[in-house]
Amino acid sequence: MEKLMLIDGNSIIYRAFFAMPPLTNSSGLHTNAVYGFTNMLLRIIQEEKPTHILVAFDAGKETFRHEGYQEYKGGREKTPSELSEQFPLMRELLESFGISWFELPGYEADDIIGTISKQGEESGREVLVVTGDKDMLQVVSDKVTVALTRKGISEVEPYGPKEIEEKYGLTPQQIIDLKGLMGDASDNIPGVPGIGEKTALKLLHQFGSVEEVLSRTDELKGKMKENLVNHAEDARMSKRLATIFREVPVERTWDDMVFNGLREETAVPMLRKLEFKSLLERLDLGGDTAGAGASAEPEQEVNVTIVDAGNLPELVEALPGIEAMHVESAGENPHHSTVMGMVLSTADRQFYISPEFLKSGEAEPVLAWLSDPTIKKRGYDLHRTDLALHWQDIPFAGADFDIQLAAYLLDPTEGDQTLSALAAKYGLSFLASDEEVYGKGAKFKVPDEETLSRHLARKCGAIAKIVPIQQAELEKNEMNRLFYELEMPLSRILADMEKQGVAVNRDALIELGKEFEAQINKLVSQIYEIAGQEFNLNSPKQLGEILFDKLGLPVIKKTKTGYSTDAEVLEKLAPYHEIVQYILEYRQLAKLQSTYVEGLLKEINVKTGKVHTYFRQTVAATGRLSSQFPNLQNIPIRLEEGRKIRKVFVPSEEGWLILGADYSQIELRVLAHISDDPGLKEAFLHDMDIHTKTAMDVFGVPADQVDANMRRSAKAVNFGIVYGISDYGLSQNLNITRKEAARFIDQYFDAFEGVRRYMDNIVRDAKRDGYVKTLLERRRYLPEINASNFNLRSFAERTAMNTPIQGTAADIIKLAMVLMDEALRSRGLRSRMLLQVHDELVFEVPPEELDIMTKLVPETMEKALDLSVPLKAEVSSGTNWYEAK
DNA sequence: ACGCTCACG
DNA sequence: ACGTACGTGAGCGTA
Repeated sequence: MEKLMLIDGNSIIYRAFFAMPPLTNSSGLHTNAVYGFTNMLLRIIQEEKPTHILVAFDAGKETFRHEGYQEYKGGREKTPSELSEQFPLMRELLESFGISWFELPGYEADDIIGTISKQGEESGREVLVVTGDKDMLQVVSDKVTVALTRKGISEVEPYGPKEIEEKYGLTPQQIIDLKGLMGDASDNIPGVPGIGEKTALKLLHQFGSVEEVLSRTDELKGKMKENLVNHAEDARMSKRLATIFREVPVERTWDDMVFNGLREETAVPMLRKLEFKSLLERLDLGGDTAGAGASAEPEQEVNVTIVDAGNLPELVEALPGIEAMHVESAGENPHHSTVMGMVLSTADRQFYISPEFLKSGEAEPVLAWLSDPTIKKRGYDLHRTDLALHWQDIPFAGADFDIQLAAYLLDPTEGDQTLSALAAKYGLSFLASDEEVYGKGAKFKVPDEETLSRHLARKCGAIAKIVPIQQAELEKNEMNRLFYELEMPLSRILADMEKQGVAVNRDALIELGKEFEAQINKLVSQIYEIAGQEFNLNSPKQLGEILFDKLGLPVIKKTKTGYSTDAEVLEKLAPYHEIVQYILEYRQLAKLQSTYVEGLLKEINVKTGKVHTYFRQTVAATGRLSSQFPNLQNIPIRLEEGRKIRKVFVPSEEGWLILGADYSQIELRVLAHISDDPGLKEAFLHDMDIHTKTAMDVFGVPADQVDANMRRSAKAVNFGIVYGISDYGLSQNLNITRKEAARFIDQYFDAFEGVRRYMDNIVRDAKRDGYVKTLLERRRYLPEINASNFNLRSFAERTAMNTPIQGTAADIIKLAMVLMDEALRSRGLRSRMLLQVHDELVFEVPPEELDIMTKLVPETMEKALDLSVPLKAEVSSGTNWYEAK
């Protein structure tokens, strides 16, 4: 027997919040309401053993009820931030449990539950509604039971028609009439003055309904009659407001709500994150106590054909109708990944193509389909797909919609971007996680072809379902241009850059390593000598013991685990003891040796002799790229010893050159534009030295009186402004007192009023909207912007100030990359774009193209986006990356 | 797996 | 009073 449990999420989480004592995890996150909710959820699952579950939430402030009555729910206390910050957590937790949830703007949780319970009973299923709200009793029937919470949320009391009759002497439908007469203070529903529960019940027992009472007021007398006559309209409206709407356009199917027991793989990490230790123990996860009744395999409908030479014609015939594709590849580094299989999905069936078949020579039609740029492909992480196929010599083109990339734009801070998390987020039927199917780490194992093909078919089906949902969301957020004209095209460009790779002079790198090694050895012996013993210099713990316990140096700073020995501390200790300087030099060289010499050597591809980084397009919250395997965005430059590393990055063809071009002060130029500050704009319109100009305005002196120290301070203030300034942060950076830093900041804002206004406005807007945006409509949500915890809130405020600046700069260089790619193609140039380092692009160019590229690259970068101040890019070239400075 | 340290913009 | 500058990734030691 199927049994559906519908939970009023808002009602339960509110009651849990007020019933539970305050509770936070170690990172200060409030968790008491989530804890209370989870506790009751698990208990009721255990008791009731539902086969289907859905949790409904209210969405947004305005509902259809406000259209007729603006005061609906008026006068309510604002939800405390300690509670509102728990809503996203609750949804995340439900997803991790494999429990479906739903909300829809304009409707309340009540209405969603009313609708689904009606559908449930109409199809003959048993329905249990869990809520703290008595109104819900109106949906009770033979098939629908309402469990009302008692004593906070620790107990529930089930109500069927019989219980309602016993307690009130009413039918479920009459509950609406009851509220029509007595009203509801908490929802600001007026009812009729002077009529409370007792009187209302008496009237209903006599007349049966609000309408009947109102039409027969002549049978009544006294004050009560007067009130009913005068407030007849209030009574009718109250009844309307109290009536649960049971025709909500709910986008959840019966299959979406299937509950197959707690999904331990995701539930356990989530419970750990929340630090719900007692729940973890009580559940005895590993046993089946939490799984309640259902333990059947979650089987989403798939109709998968394993493609072979025999049935290939079926696939060929289906190719025009392919809605989604998925290439499964194993391994973190997409340049060294193994293709496990591929699935193509039409509306009603899937085709699984094994790697063997794909490479067999018989798969020609599939290869033609994959490489045809005019055939639009929809998939998940098509960037990775492109690379995985490339290294199998299979060309790929025509990426049109990448759901991972879309998910990133819709919420760049969402940590779990796995396909199963996305499917859960969109409430699709259960999709097993890769970890469940393959295991992880050493236990990773490719399952049999039947299991694998079905898993991939489900993935592919999920992709096809997610695409239209995301299309609507992108449209709603005005992100179409950002997605289709910037990020999707960029994804292909990045893949091209990565495939191209950067040539590394291996011998020169080894040579450099030998130099470093000699210096390191010398330093190590000197340090051991001075310390009077040998120890592991790489261990902060052992180093701390030597410095502070043995040598008795003063402790400047502590970490969670002991003494801090970072460079900042060591700088301060240097005057006390000669060993410190050696340690600083050792640290510097050891870093170069392990990360850049040894690390880079390991990454040189044996086939190409190059390093092929992987630019991640969906991780940085601000819209920047990141670079991995190896990270080529943090190659040393600030200190000469490290900068030498750049000499080993060379052109891949004889006689070619490396050309680099970087934006000058792009973030401050963006700030000048978005703040519309006259002083800042003027500085850039005249292409002044921005730090000197800042010093002039902050210190109120002419240019010739700005000394090096003033300029240094001004530079630090400019950095601080971009980061979302705080006096503490600036004081740390400049090594001055907080008071002095605060004075600098005041003076800065006095000089640049427009910037002050921007900072105030952006924080205000973020508090109102819950997110901030870049010029190209890239969003970042800031759930903690209204937190009552000072630290969390302050951090969110600085992020609100910084993200539009850093993010717009990221938008701009991405635009420049798309334009540059097009310019190289249209002009038939052989030069190649190799790297992006946030404000810099690196190319390799044949000598005969040096002149044109020296003009073309900065011109293209400067025209990427039209701001109220000019963009400026500076270009240089040389025989290697070091020389291109 | 996590913290510390440090490389970059 | 609160105690952090914004955004990343890699290597190492320790648990």
